[in-house]
Amino acid sequence: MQNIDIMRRQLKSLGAIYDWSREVITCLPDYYKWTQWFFLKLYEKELAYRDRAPVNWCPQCQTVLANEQVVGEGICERCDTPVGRRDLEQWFFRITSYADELLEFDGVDWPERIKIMQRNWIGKSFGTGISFALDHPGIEEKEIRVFTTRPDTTFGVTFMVLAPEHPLVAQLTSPDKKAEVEAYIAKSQRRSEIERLSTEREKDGVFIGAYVTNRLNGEKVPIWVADYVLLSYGTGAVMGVPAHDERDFIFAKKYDIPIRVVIAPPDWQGGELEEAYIEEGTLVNSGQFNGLPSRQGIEAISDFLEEKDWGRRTISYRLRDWLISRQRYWGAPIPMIYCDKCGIVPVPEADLPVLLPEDAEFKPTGESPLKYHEQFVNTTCPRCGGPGRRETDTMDTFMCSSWYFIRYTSPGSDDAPFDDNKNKFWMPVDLYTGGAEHAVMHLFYSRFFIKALRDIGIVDFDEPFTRLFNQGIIIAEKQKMSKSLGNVITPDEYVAELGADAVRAYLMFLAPWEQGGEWNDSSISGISRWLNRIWQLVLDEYKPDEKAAPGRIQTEEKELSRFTHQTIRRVTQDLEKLRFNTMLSALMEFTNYLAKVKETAAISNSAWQESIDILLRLLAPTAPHFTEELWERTKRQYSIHNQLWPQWDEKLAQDEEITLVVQVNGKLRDRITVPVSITEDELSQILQEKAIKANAYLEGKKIRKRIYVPGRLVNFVVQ
RNA sequence: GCCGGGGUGGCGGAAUUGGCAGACGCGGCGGACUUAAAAUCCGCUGGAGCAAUCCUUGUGGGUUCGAGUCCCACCCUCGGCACCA
Repeated sequence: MQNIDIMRRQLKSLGAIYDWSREVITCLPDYYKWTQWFFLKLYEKELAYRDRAPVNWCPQCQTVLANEQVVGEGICERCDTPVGRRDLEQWFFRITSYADELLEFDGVDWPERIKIMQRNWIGKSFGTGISFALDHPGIEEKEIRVFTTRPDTTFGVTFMVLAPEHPLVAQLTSPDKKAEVEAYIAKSQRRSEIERLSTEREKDGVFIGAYVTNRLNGEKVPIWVADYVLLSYGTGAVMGVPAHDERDFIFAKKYDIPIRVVIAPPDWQGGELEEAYIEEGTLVNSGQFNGLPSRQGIEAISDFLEEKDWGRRTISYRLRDWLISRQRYWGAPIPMIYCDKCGIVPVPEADLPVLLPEDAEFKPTGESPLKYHEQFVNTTCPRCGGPGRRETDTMDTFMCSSWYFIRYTSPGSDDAPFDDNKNKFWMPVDLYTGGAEHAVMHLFYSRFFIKALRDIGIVDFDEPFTRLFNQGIIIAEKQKMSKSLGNVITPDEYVAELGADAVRAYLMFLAPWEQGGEWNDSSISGISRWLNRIWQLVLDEYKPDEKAAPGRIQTEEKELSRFTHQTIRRVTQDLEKLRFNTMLSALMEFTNYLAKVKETAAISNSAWQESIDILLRLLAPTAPHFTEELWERTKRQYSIHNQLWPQWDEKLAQDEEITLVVQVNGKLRDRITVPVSITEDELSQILQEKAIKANAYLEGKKIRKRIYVPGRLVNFVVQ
């Protein structure tokens, strides 16, 4: 709660405008009660289930992690510790049921790269499941299924590989190979995640002394076990086609397994391959399919397999279900009770929230601290009234963050997670700014969560965040700011020294908002200077030059009006696109212009006041305190933040004269000032008279072509 | 390896999508004010050259009257994924 106080204070000190009456604290029972309630809803809908599976284990955090929370080469997203594997029974959400819908981004305006990251994460691939016949005494299983995206290479299968964890390995291993196979499995289990994930590592494996039959050609092929095959993808078994798969090729070379070409490269003479040929080609050595291009081969062989019932077209996803159990203390307890008689029983809604006890003991046991909290664990079964044990794991905190934005619509609601009408009024979120690092975590889970709630009938929209914008990160001393590096720049000291508005404006100015940038002390002083200049500009009295001729005044005012309207246009458009850096450049240019205007003083006082008025209003979102102060000191009506945003008039913003570039053979030779509305005929006249420099280049040359781009340039092509 | 973003002055970065490259700001240089310094203000500031002029957007080709922008090849860099069958 202390860190919340600090954050709150910093946000306020920066002048961030939030409706604090809507503040939501996800770790308090009035909130997590509803997180638990959602869990029950998902459970009812069979979107939450319990299963035993090999899961990611962080030894530092002493908890399991979802796949999305293991980053880089097997590193815990939270504490940077290498992650291991454990076989545990855990709670999962069926996010895979939504894989196809999550691939669609209809009606949302999101950065392309985030969409791509999510699509890659889901990893949809089309292929064929193929059954290889198994005839092994004493084993009921009569087939081993594999998944392949290249069924056209099936005649090239010369071995089969099972993942070390594959359930059939133990049963199929022949007695004489038993010791060797077990040793191999033990060795691969000892391998760290990093080692196992490394693509550089040499592929190794062991023949288990058993065979399957490739039904397409009736050949018996040996079964191997190798840890380059993953149990978690496809079926945990892979057909080895060394001629047309890089990994299989290396593996076959190492163990002298035959390599049979079945996809002929374009100019292939029948010789041995130097490396796996994974491109398209023509089918050879493939029985009745010989001569087909591989693309057609895929379809023909798949059709044939389906006809014979030896296989089926299949779609495979890389995405795994979302593991939400955590052995952490924080996080909402999973509202489930285990009863010896009734099994797994959900906590009745009326009994929510299941409170997190505040006196749990922390022991580095690798199990939830709640497990040793007798009062918490022991309860009665809601179904039979007998003794029951509570689930002691807590929920992934990403679950809390999957719906907090809905809670903002009605933070006090205590008979429902939110007020339905308010939800309908506010949701979905119009613009969501957040870091790209959440691409396949928070931003992904929230999409799933909303879709699930929609199907349960709790919300009526499909996507949580209509527009997404990723802000960049600010780096200091060439490194990302982090507490462990001790290079965190807190806004506090700068706010104290230069003011919140200077800090805000600096952060907006230093680089495109989505890019972030490097904090630089000397650059911020430029912003500070600029604000000081505005201060003088606004508060030092404007004294119109009484000797100025009326014609002069008219011209100057017209110029000023044009510049003003152009500025309003630039600032407004940049603001909509969240291009704050160029928005501020526009305001700086406007300030510089106004400084010159003030110097010459050839405009009326009312025109001057009007310009100041617009400058302040355009600057108000950037520098809210500063502009309010100037607004008040110049006796304007409180508050600047209640004023209308300035509107621009296209006609007034229109330039009357432009600089036209004169090129000869594409090289800049002259510039002339011409009226905007100039016609090509008029231009020819003017070119003769005015483009003196350019004409020197045209002297004695034959003009082959003249290219005129209205409003931009004329280019003479000579000789 | 695959996917995506990017490479522009001493620095952060602009450039209406093929049309004046370097807006705006920082830094630097020169000047004014000051006994002096700071602050402030004014001027200059991509490179070479006394100059006319020439060169210049990672490198090399190409398309075009014209390329930072489009196409091809390559190099570097940042982010994501990575034995996904």
